[in-house]
Amino acid sequence: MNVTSSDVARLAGVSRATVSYVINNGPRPFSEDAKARVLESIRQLGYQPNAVARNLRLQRSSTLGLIVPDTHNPYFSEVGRGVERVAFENGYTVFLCHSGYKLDLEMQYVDMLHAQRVAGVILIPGTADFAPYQKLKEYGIRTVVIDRLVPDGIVPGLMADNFHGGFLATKHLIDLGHRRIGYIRRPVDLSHSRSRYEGYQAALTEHGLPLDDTLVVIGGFIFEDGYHALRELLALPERPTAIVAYNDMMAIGALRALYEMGLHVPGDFSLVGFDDIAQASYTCPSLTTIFLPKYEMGQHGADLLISLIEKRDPPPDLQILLDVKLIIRESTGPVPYK
Amino acid sequence: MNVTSSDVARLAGVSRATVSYVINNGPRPFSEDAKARVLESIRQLGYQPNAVARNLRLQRSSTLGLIVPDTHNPYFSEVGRGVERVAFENGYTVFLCHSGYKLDLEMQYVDMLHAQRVAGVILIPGTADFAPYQKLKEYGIRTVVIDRLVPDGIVPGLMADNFHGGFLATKHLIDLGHRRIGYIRRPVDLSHSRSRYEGYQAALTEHGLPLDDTLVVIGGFIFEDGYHALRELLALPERPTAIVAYNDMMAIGALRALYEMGLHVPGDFSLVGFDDIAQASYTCPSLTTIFLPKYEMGQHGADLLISLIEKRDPPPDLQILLDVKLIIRESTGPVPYK
DNA sequence: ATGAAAGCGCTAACAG
DNA sequence: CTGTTAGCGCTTTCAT
Repeated sequence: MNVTSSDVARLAGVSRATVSYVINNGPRPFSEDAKARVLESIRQLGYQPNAVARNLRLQRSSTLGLIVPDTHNPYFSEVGRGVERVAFENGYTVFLCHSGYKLDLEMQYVDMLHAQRVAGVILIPGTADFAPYQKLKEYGIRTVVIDRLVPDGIVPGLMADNFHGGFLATKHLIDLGHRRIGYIRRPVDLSHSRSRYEGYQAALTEHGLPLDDTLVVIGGFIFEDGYHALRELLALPERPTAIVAYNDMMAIGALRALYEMGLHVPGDFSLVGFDDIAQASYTCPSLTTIFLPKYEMGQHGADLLISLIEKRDPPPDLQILLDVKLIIRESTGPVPYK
Repeated sequence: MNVTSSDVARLAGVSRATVSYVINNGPRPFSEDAKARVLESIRQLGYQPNAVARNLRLQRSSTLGLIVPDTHNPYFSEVGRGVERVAFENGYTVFLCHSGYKLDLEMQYVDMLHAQRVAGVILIPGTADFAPYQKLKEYGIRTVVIDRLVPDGIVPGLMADNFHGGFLATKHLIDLGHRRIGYIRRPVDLSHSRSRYEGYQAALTEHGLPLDDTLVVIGGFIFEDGYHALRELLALPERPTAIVAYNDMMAIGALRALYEMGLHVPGDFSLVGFDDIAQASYTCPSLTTIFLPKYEMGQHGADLLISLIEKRDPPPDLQILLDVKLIIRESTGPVPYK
């Protein structure tokens, strides 16, 4: 059941060294004859090299760590899917870690991944604290951070062009004729959400519209948060006629508030949300979304990390931006999801 | 940067053996004095035991493998989240693997996990082939299968009570007064989808309704599949007035077909779908769903696997069923997701 | 109560 | 072209 390279060597009538060289196709030459006998023995015994022993010996490992806040949000599972895909294609296995937006869990997972001596880590921070990157750096673990701007290029980063997304969303609403456009923010602003907000502000300014703080309200993450946030906005003496929401879950929640006020979408009101729920634009066509390339970000992040690992260069001070897209479903015609 | 137990031993003025005994709190006794010096040295050096070396020496590992078809479907990420949570609480790290519903990838991942000498595997098969379980068994890897009935108890299994779900869904529609109730199936039936379908049949029979094959149509997995399937059903000379769909994505897609025919939900037509998309019942309130306890299944599965690993009993011939719930959103009032 | 040493399975330097 | 051997970092038996 637990067959080792010694078993293979014995059966093939060669030394364990030769087995190793055949398996790894070098770095030492070996005869065709030896190769054939080794391969045959491997087949017969169903031998599979022990990656644990291999990693110990090589002082490097073929595993990566992925730390995400919470895959209950499809955004993070999409990124993870992209990461795992590319990792697999390059012979790496990935450890999945859920930090639950909690700093202490992030730190615990960093320790755990260090204990496993992973070759690298992809981190989507759930807090604004830099301690996790610092610790990873101290441990000497190559790291790529997704979706957060990291100060001083401590580690390379990769994110969607959230500023452009905020700009596109707002410009879309302005082009529809809206002049009072609200914004529902995230409770604690991280760099990605700040960029979205700054894009919103930039679009308003560029079109000569005032920045009105009363139209900006702090929401949360989920449906109910959007509902309450929009109720707040609709209670204003001078209501907005449109909003941009930090994410689509809140935008969907906001629809319920509109319904209760007898307002119709589109017509009376318009909404744009950033695409956390991958399928939101399908299940909820009255919502316009800013599509974020989640899967691609995961792929790209893993790509970058693996190249950092394999060429031993020092991590470059990179901040890569990926394109976003505005997706309008309204135009395909309403669907009676009442 | 890479500090070992020798470094700790040297600094503490003890042997590596003592360091090990202190860290693991046994199995050999040690003096309070030695303990204090070791702990202090560990702190000073920032030492963290190398899990790779430990696993090699112990001939067992603290890692689990999780093989799922595709976390693009939130169903699987929810299960994974439950698995990882419980694993973490028990000191295990989990390797995430996406088989993409492909047998050859499942087999490759089984090999990869074996190479990593994982302590156990949680498998959600994406195909009807038993080869992956067989291989896991040959490798002597403890396995728990989720969502598939395994013949002859090759490995213990865990699933939602899909039969009951199919029954509940259908009974709900019958209670609403529907008499011609269609069903949209999955292309390749696995045990879980067969159970759903059998539950549907059982409910019809129990209420004295005929089983009409013309009302049963093969769909797919995603929105568009549901759309086309329902169009097919609506083209029948004697249309159904309600359907049960294998999953909620297809049910949501079906709504578009209804809209095109000018049919209203509820009233003209009713739908029930099994809950793949966790948030579907919120984003699409006109849909009634059968809630599947995905997160709990993951937790339960990991629990079971870890207990199999830790007490070395032979895997029992278990088939655990978890409760499902019928969730009706219509009653909370319509939301204008038109 | 503790230190020395063997060995988990692998790779690679050394010596033919 | 190939066999022998040391050693990766850890746990645990053996000896004291």
